[in-house]
Amino acid sequence: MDDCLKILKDHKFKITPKRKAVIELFLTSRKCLKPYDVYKAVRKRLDSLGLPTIYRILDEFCRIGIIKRLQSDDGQLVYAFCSSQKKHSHYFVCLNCNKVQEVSVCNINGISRYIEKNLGAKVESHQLQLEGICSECK
Amino acid sequence: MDDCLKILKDHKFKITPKRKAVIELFLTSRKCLKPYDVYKAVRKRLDSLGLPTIYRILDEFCRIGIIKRLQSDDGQLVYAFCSSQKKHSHYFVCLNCNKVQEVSVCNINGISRYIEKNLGAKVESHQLQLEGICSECK
DNA sequence: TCCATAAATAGAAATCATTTCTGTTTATGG
DNA sequence: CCATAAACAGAAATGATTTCTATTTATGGA
Ligand SMILES: [Mn+2]
Ligand SMILES: [Mn+2]
Ligand SMILES: [Zn+2]
Ligand SMILES: [Zn+2]
Repeated sequence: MDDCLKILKDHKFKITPKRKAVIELFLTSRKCLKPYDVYKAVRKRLDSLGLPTIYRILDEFCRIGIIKRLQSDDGQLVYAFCSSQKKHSHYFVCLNCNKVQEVSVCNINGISRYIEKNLGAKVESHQLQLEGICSECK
Repeated sequence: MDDCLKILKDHKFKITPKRKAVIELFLTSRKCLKPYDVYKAVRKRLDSLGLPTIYRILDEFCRIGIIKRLQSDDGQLVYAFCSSQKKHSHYFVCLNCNKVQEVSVCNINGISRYIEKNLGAKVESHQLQLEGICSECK
């Protein structure tokens, strides 16, 4: 939590109850959440809350690297907590419970080299999302 | 083209001018396209065309593996031609011209093994999207 | 070749996620 | 404290996507 608040301060964002509640939610749930999921969960804890606020906060958090936007099958916005701000990211998403786990190893260099050699292109970033069933759901 | 028509037949879909035009477009452009892009392009060749038809065709083609849905930065639906129907896919998308090139090599097994060993999870599929600048745009 | 029939389609309308706008409230540095 | 810009709620607008319905069309079998 303190790490996240530091990121906010570093980017001159104010520490507000809404922002803290959103961080808290991502820290505790560790799942990928849609804006409305976040809205429903955060609204319980606060007296008033607007959905546009959630959209704005999620977008801000995404820009400063507190959360990360994931791929979703239905095209809706989906976010998950993200501990590192890299040009690349690997997530494992449980198809059953939606839990998201970050994967630190990266062996994409081989593929990148292949592309740069065979397609003559310059690879600047990549995103890998793996899906399956997590240990608890098995 | 014939390959695609065969896929349609195999799935008991009728061969219609709209469907052929959409296939034609993906085969010739080789780019990732949004539904409205497809609509604009196909409408030129045909006397009448509804946007819902495009959405439906894109969804159908996606289900039977003629095209593939990609990640898009703005959350809109984006599709690209797809020659193989695998549980996994690797695309290289040019950030400048939007051209999409399929990448055949796969070294994700290492990451999958890592996940299965360290997270105790079962990996069922993955999607890797690499972005950069293609040879022509460099 | 012709027909019956289910599939495909156009166009209008509805839906719904997301964004914009505006007036009010709030966090924070000084 | 206070001034001030940032953050916010709530209403409204937007725009992508989906649904609905009446009409057209592709196609397997006569
Ligand atoms: Mn990587
Ligand atoms: Mn692979
Ligand atoms: Zn799970
Ligand atoms: Zn290019």
